[in-house]
Amino acid sequence: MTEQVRARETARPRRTGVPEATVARLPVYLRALHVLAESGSTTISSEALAQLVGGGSAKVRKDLSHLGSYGTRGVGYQVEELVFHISRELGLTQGWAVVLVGVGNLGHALAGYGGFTSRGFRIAALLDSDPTRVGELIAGQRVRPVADLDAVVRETGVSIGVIATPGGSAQEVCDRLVAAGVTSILNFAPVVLQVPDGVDVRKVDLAVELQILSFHQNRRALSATGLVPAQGISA
Amino acid sequence: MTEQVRARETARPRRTGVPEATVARLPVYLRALHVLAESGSTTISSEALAQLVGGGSAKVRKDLSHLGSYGTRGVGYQVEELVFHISRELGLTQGWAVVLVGVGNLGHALAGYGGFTSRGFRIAALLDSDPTRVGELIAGQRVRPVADLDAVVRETGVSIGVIATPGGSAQEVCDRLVAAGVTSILNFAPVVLQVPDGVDVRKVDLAVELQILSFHQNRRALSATGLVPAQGISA
DNA sequence: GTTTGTGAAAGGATTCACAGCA
DNA sequence: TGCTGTGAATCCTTTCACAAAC
Repeated sequence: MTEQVRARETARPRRTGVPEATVARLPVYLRALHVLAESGSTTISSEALAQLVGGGSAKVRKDLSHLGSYGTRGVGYQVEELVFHISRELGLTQGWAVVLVGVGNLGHALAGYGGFTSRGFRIAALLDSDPTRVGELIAGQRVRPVADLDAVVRETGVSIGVIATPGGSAQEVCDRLVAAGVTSILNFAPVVLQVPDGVDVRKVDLAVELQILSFHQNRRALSATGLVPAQGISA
Repeated sequence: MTEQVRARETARPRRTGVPEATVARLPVYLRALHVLAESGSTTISSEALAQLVGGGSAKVRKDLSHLGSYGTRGVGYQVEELVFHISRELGLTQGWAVVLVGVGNLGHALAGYGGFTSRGFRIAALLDSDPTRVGELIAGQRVRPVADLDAVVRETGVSIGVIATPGGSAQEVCDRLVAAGVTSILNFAPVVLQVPDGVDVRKVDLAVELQILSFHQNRRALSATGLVPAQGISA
């Protein structure tokens, strides 16, 4: 193992860890860079990129510096080069297989969402517990019964599971995914999933975001009436 | 104005600002507390609540302390009381009117999502630019043309706009919302919106979360092969 | 002149640990 | 005894500011 690490380290100076806050922004940079590439731009400065994603240029530079030293002083960054390095850092070149459980409205939206496949994710299967939905054709995939979950995971080498079921069945689906060997789960159901150590869960809660917005809207309304001191707005 | 502040301040000791990280967790606490209330629990300790939402008890206590001192030492917190205080802090008692633009699959999912209405949001209107979708009945609401946007906002006192359109039309819809007077926007389209100062935008990007998951999955795969040092997993 | 890469400083958030109260 | 509320310490993130490189 030691020589493998050594070999990598001499090939390119690898940092041990990219900060979590940076990881969360890399996909945003990536999308902006894809747009730039399509529009024909070949280079971009940290200042211009910051403008596109909303933030400061110093933050952009520090973020990108965690991937390596891929900029040119006085010039900026090569768009294509950055796309490559960010994609690799995010593991998007791996072509992960994803299984999506629950094809209600949200599941439909996710299955048809170009952002998944265009970033190298391969939807290996769509599953649903509702027999009336099984067999339906969505985005070129036929919906299979959840009973197939185990088989699907083993057959297709799925590493990421997406849960878009109602809250009530999410934990059960999660348990089955974990039992089948899935170690990364993206959860859209409005529950906090309990998972064993070694399983990574991320949650997207549509209502949470609206409530955060409500907080700020409320603050603004209150400060307008003078009930609380005015606060800055993260516009 | 001064006496209003005074009156409020003596009624309950108001802190000037709740940290952003805390605000982001309040909706999560709120959901857990609603579940607890339904199951008949009347009190909950910070330790037990931490268990439910995933986190440490000290964090829970510090978060709740920003709302005021509503716990009882040796006992815990009153579930109903916490629900009330968190709801008020988040402005959920205001009954905000929300306008949803774009009723594709995602828009359908959002319109039918119970988490919105059950938290006090009122969907004032559904809008879509596609004439074939206008007139459709979704969750008891008839879809109206985007041309009505201005009228809808003015008539119904909308304060929050939700954008669930394709990326291409999101900025235009955003501009129209802002022009009509909307100051809070929840954006599901995969673009960074440009807004004037004083407008609050929050973004939910379905693909971003998947890419963050991919990063960790990739890290795990690499560390298994010894190419990079092992990293902890935020399970 | 322009723009990167990065130490240093500043600002937040989390965790620790315990005094204080029921 | 049990649990909250909170200063103090620690850790993480952002911002500043400037030397080095083009």
